[in-house]
Amino acid sequence: MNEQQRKPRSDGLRNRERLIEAAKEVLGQGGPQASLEAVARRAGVGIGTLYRHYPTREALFQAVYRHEVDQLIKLADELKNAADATEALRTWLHAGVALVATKRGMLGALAVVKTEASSSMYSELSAQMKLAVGQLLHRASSDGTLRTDINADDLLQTMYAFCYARQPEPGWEAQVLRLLDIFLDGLKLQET
Amino acid sequence: MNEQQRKPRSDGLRNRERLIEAAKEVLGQGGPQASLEAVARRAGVGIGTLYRHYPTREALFQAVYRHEVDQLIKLADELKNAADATEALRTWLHAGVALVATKRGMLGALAVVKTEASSSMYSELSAQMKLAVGQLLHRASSDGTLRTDINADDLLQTMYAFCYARQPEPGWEAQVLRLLDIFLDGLKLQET
DNA sequence: TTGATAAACGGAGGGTGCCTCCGTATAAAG
DNA sequence: CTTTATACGGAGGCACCCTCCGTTTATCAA
Repeated sequence: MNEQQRKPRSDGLRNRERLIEAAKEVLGQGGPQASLEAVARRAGVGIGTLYRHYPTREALFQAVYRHEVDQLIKLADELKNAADATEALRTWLHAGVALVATKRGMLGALAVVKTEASSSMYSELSAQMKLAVGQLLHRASSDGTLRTDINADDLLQTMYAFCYARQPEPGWEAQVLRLLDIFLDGLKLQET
Repeated sequence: MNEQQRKPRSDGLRNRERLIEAAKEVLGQGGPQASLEAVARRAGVGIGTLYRHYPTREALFQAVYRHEVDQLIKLADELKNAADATEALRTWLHAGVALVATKRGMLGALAVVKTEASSSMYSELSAQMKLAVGQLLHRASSDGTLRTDINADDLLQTMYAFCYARQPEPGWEAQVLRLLDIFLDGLKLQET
């Protein structure tokens, strides 16, 4: 039963990557009903290739979302040892807003379909996000530059709240970043 | 400048009606992205006719919604002189739930697009709903069978809350009616 | 009644997207 | 350099979107 497997083909892997990248852009802009053929075109692959790798729209959404969260986890890891812990936190949150910008398009679709597969994935990824921001927050508050009466959940909630409070207008992203910065300033302890 | 107008053609009026009726069914089932050609087919008219009367998907949605609310207003008027005021209120609220069932599919679309045209219509129709239920409520509470510490807004809010709390599952409508009935029972004053 | 004509009808047509299927190309293994 | 498991791409069939325009028909005036 131990069938020996070939190594996955390099072109296959490459195209998976390209599709995720293209989907992030196209779906981020055009919303959940954007054309999958446009995604394939942007990735420079045939439509058949897209469907082979991601048989359903939903599968593609999930892959994109998971990929984005992975990036954020990685980013948190890189920032773990940054000189300025508060600044690191700010950087990470800004990246988080960008994630929401991508996810924004997909959320509707996920909410409508609401497979138990998708919702379990959603909560799993949420937990990972919380851990990631928790690391950064802990360092920033334990070195005495940040208030200690706020936790990872509070921070993520705040970020989401800002994002969803002002979504429709174009330019909302910059606004949200501004508000988030102000909030972070409020978290800083004054060293008199 | 006082151009004399012909009377609107009877077939035109008839088809408008039919389209609304068909749209209510098709969109109520298939959600906001349902096929407009299916609507035209169901109404037994050509696709061109649909587009002439309702040039955009949004226009059709609005017309359906407005039509539904008009029905509710009319219903409230009919029930105004019913023997049992509380029962009349119950009947009306049940009809209201049916409206939400129709609207459900469209709400998403309206929320996404959010023209100021659509949102102003939305608030206008909300106000009308409030007036309608207000009539019925007033009569039921002033004849001493219902508590007086509840207003029209409370009642509509409650209805919406029940509807949106349990939407996705099939059979939700019956559940909501049951909960609503219980709530109404709670409003009744005991005549000891 | 009977034209005249404004109004409404319907569906063909051109464009796009969905998804499947399968002949062709190619990376990995021997 | 073969062999062969994998992956590729796009044609094809279907549905939908929306527009355009030749045809039909309801209204009105004579």
